[in-house]
Amino acid sequence: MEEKLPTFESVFSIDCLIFGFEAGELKILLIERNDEPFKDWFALPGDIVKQDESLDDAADRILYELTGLRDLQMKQFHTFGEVNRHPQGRVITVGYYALIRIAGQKELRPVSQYARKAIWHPVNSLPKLAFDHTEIFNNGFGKIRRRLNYQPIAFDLLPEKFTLTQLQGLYEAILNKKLDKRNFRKKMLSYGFLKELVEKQKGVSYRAAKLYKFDRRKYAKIFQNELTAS
Amino acid sequence: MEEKLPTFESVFSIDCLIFGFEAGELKILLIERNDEPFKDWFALPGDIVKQDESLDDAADRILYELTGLRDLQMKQFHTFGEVNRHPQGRVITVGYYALIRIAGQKELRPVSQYARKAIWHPVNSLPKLAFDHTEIFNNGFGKIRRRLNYQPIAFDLLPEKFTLTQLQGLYEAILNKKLDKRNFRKKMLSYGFLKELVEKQKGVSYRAAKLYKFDRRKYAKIFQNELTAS
DNA sequence: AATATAAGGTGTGAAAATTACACCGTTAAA
DNA sequence: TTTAACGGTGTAATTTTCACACCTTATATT
Repeated sequence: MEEKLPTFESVFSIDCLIFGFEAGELKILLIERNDEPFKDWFALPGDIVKQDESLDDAADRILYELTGLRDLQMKQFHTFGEVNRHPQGRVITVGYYALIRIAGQKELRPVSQYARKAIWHPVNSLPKLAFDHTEIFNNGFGKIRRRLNYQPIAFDLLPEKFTLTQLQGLYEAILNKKLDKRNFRKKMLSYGFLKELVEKQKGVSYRAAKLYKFDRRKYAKIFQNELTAS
Repeated sequence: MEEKLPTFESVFSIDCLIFGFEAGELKILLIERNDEPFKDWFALPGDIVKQDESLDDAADRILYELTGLRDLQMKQFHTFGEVNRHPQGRVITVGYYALIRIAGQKELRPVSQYARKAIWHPVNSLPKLAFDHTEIFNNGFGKIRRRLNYQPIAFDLLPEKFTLTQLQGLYEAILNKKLDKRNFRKKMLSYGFLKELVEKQKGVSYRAAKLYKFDRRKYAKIFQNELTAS
């Protein structure tokens, strides 16, 4: 690879971990690079932060450009600033993540010129990624795992109405371990932020399960009480 | 203030929360600014990241320049990138924190030209800070509080040998609430990473307390087991 | 109609962790 | 000797966590 690439002095970028849950598996959105460096490699979707946009705005814009989704909360998790993490110059990148519902989503857009296509890839068998993106992934995924134990982040990955078995499957996919069915259900219901619906699951060839919704209001109330109590 | 200040396009900086514990109070290191903007205001110590240093290296350098301390671990906690957070241009700043022992420390150095002096200020009565530094402080302090519950970060603030009462006082200072003496001691000792010394406290006008050390080895062992068990 | 398949849904007892709570002992200074 | 100040200790009630197995329901198949 002997072409001469342009270099740059000091650039800010954002790289995104966009998680989805599909077919019982936790997946992440990767793009296949069209340009050097790392042409044809998989990489995390990312972009440069513009002069007139905040980090959070840039993260929202990038997610929108890649998936057509708006108004999701992208959350920052870490900033990566090794001197040689990018071969063309000094690029400091802020890692953001989002958890989204794959189902009911429009087709993934054809992405910007530097990416050939975007795919959902299971997190358990990621290929080598461009740059230091594997490290970025490990860092962010680790934080999400830990956060799962005290924040209701799983619900962003599920359809609005879901069964307890689906919820448990998602926890198992994120934590990568089996959970006990009875204890899981007992605990989840004890929080008091799940709303049982009259409606049941449809289209399954076995006994239909009850559907539940995550009740953000109740959650906020409980959470506020916890804060003021401490 | 009608002077014309220079402007810049895109700069990376680091701002530091340097915590210390003195006289039963949790304190933070502030500098008093010597230059515009925010001349005479208190601010967090910080500096620009150089082209050829990583974020972590920059954080270590800044701490060293300010305090003369080396080899402490500065930890990143959040990156702040609002467009107008700095009046002179686009400055994105990475927040780092460190917990250090005030006692036994050399005098605080006279700091770089932009700072008149550095002081230890109790966290419970902070003045208004320059830029968005109050927000940076709140963000970082909140993270440290939460981290205290599952990481042995408090020991960095204490002298190497300390009494359980001192340790409890520190927890109370960080969490800003009273703890039960018997339960606190029972729990701390149950972790198994405190080493009881033969030596006792000296120079107090009441019964001398036993001294303890934090045993990093034992902690590492316990922590590793927890990781592999999950 | 009977049967097979696949998941839904439920309770209890043991163990561990958390919480609330009060008094005597020791040291040095007055 | 007395006082002031902190050191140091145990128990019982409650809550949380964990391990564990079977019957029920709905659909598809024969």
